[in-house]
This record gives sequence, C-alpha cells and structure tokens, in this order.
Amino acid sequence: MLGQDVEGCCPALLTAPLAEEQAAELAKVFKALGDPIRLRLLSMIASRAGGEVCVCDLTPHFGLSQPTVSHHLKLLRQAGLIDCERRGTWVYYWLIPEMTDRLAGMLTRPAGTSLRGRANADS
Amino acid sequence: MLGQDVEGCCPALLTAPLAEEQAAELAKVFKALGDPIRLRLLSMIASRAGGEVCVCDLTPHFGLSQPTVSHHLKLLRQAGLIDCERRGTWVYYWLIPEMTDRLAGMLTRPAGTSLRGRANADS
DNA sequence: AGGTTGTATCGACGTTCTTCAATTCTGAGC
DNA sequence: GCTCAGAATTGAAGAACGTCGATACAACCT
Repeated sequence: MLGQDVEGCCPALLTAPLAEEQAAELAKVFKALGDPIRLRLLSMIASRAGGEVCVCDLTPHFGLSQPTVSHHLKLLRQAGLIDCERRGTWVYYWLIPEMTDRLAGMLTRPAGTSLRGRANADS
Repeated sequence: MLGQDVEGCCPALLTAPLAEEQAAELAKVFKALGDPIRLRLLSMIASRAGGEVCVCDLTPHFGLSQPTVSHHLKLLRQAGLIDCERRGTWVYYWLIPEMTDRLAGMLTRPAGTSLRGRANADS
C-alpha cells in the first residue's frame, strides 16, 4: 500500500513515476523524518538494546519541554515508524522495523538501473 | 560526513544515537523528500530512461505554476538528491544515486539487530 | 537588434510547523 | 479517597513552508 507496484513486490520510487496518492502517503513518513529532533528520537529508540525506551529516558537528552518531545513522538507514531505501550506510570516506545525496511527498499536502486548518458543518446 | 560512524563504513541511524550535527544534516535531506510534489518529481527524474529529464517535461504533470515546480527542483538539488545542467534553452535534471544509496543504507538494519524484548531484559 | 521561448528569482500571502506554558489524564502509593 | 509523578492534550505565538504573479535571466531564431 505504500509504493508497491502492480506485482506487489518491488517498491516503485526510483523505477517508475510515483502515483499522486502514493506520493502523498510516502511524503508523510519522510516529513516525519525531516526534523532533527525526531531523527534523534528515532535513532535513540532504534539503537536501544532491548528495543524499547521509556519516554523518561528520552526527554532529558533534548533542551526541549516535555510536551514538545511528546508531540514529536506522536508524529513519529502517526507516521508508522514507532509504536508505544503504557506500563504502569511509564510509556515505552519501540521501532517498527517494517517501515524503515520499506523506506530502505524504496530508496534502493534495482541492479542495472540506467544512469545518465547510458542506454540513450538521442539528445 | 552524513551519518557514518567512527570506522567510516556503517551508517549510524538505527544502530547508534545520531549526533546533533548529523541529525541536522540528515533532516534536511528527509525534509526535501517530505513533500508529495518533490517525491513525484524525484520519482519522475529517477525513473526516466536515459537518466535525464528536461524541466519542460516535468512541469506540465502538476497543476502548479512553473515557478513553483522550479522551486521544488531547487530544494531537491540543495538536498543533494539531484543535479542539473543547462543545454541550450533547456535544463536537464538527473538523480544523484549516491545520496539515495546513502539514505537506503541508513534505513537498513544491520543483520541481527535486537528487537523488542530480545537480548536484554533489565528495564 | 529585437522578439520568443524556457527557466530561475523575487515579493507577498495564507497555511502549516515547532515550541512553550498551562492543563488534563493515567496510574501508583500512601 | 487524596496526593504525587509521568505523559498527553490544549491553545497560542513565532518561524518556516508552499504557492502564486510579476519580473529577470539565458539562449535560440529570425
């Protein structure tokens, strides 16, 4: 549902023109990654041994208020990049690797992709 | 210079907390991708046989003014995702695959990355 | 030289985003 | 029940973004 082509196997971003609808959906995810704070949050969550981080461990690393960090986490969650669960007083976040995998696949050129000046010399 | 770790080989986004400086730099690139129009522009440029597209072939596909399309192309270029060259009256754009490759690498989890609940249970 | 076409830049407007302080909500513990 | 700590939501202010029309620039063609 996010940039898969007709056969449902290969991500289509670098290989075929992206449809309007898919572009809108994909853009939301990249927009979520387009902020330094969110990038660092995602990085801290993803790289954590055990795969989980408590919000209380994230917040103090930034010079930001608690609501602001909470807001960024919400955007990352709405983008499908992370998920969370409340356990008692604390809330734990973890990476959804399927999403980053999908993005990685979309940005990976299939072998043999034509480069500039190759396979076409009419101009 | 963009998320390489100390050894200079492996992109560090999902494996280690991203440094503030690297996060700012990376965020610029993802921000460029965080817009449906720019995503479609990049897709059209990257998927073009021959590797090049004339601006005049791109503009009519969007319901946007020519200056707006030009602006989006500028942002993609400033992000290091595409480059261009003027040939006569026309300007041709092409993908810089090194950048998309780098992003793909950053979003790819190294094999054996710990998942939630595995390999660590102390907190 | 002058006109024409393709592209980029400028200035302005409305929208969206980032951030904060204040408040609310949730669950734990007395 | 009441209080307290952690986290999310609300509302508002300032900055950044996307878009356009008008204009400027570049190169071709009489």
